[in-house]
Amino acid sequence: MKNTPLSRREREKLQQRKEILAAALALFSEKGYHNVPMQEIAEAAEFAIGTLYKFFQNKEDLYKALVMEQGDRFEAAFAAAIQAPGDEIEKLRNFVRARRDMCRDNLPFVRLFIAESKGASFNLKAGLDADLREKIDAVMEKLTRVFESGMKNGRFLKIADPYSLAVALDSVIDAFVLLWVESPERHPFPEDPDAILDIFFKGLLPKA
Amino acid sequence: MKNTPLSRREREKLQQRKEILAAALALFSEKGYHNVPMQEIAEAAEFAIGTLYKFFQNKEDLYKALVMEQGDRFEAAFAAAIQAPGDEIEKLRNFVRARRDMCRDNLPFVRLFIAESKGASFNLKAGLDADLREKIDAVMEKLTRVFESGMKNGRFLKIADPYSLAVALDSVIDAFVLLWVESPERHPFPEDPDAILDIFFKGLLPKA
DNA sequence: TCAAAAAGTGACGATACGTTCATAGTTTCT
DNA sequence: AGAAACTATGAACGTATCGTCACTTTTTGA
Repeated sequence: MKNTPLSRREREKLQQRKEILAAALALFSEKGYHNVPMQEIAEAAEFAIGTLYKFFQNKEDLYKALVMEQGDRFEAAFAAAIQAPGDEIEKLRNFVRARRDMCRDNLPFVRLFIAESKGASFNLKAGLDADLREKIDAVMEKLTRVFESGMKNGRFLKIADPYSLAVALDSVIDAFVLLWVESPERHPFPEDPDAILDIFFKGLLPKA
Repeated sequence: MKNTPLSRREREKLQQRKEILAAALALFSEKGYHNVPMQEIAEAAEFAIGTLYKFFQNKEDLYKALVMEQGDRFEAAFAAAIQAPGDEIEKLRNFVRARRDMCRDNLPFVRLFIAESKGASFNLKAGLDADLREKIDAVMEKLTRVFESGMKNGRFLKIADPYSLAVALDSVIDAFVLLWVESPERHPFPEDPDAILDIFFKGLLPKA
């Protein structure tokens, strides 16, 4: 954890690394891991193949670095949203907004992320999966606690256990993101977070 | 649509085809499309490679046949559940139950199906994706109509538009299925459909 | 300025996999 | 029984792509 003892060269290399990852992200998100040869990434990043192997041990390593680093950004953004000051309802709103904003600004990665976090876990070796899961679980954990404390202080009714609610909310947001990714005009992501949250806040059945 | 003018040989071939697809399903669901060579499928099905190519034009064709035929079964089961007699609430319960049952009895395919229907659309050529989407959309359409009619006849409150509710319910069930697939002991799929439906039926917020 | 070190290059070797097809085996029919 | 028709086989071929490494170019620092 040193502050900034970075030589010019070191900064340059970091920048190059970033550019490789950016090129790779664009390609992977468009065609999928298996349909992008290293050659193509090299060309897109304007490097020779050999150079990529100076930065990453192999193709999988490159992919993993890409997913993990973007995953970190997403986890951080979501965690910050949940932990921002406000009551439980506001925290949930912040979370929905954070999801919307991150998705808006990182569409290419969102496609990869969804593909990666959902079922297709055999796409790649086990390592990635486990590490990524950890990040997702960390966010889920925080969400669970929001529901929990909301129930404790009477702001929420105990209609289901907090973890189930967290999973449910997360999956519903995912679904809306997916709709939006597939056709932004037909299914715009709602501006007002309550458009989604009301599904959970308000009951479908008239009270007995 | 002839009845049963099937020669013995024809029945045999159909059976062989089924066995190839079964072997392929087991392998694909475990390792993913790209990590299963035709050779391996052939061995598992106890045929020579060349024989597989008598049944399917190529690997992708085999995979597509597999996914589509299983997809048909799932679509039929879900459609039947939704359209079984009963009020809207019962229809939703039937749908949740159908999902649970199909998943219980077809775990290997469920993994594939989730991977395929969610983001990883670049796993394969466009054709599959579109055809599978159609089936999913058909079910979604039916679900939407359940919410719609429930709102019309006052059984449901209009807390969100019917399509959004259909998408939301579907994604929540998906999420629970995923949890269950990953660790059946830690996250058993709830026996009582209302354990899931209550998230939608009951409101999280105390009525104002 | 120049030599040593670092960085960048891309043709090439190795491997893995999809698909073909000439051949061998089996069934059917006369 | 024997020939014709049909079916199954798997070695071999072509292609694609990963990752290496001997070499060239650039940078560094004395």
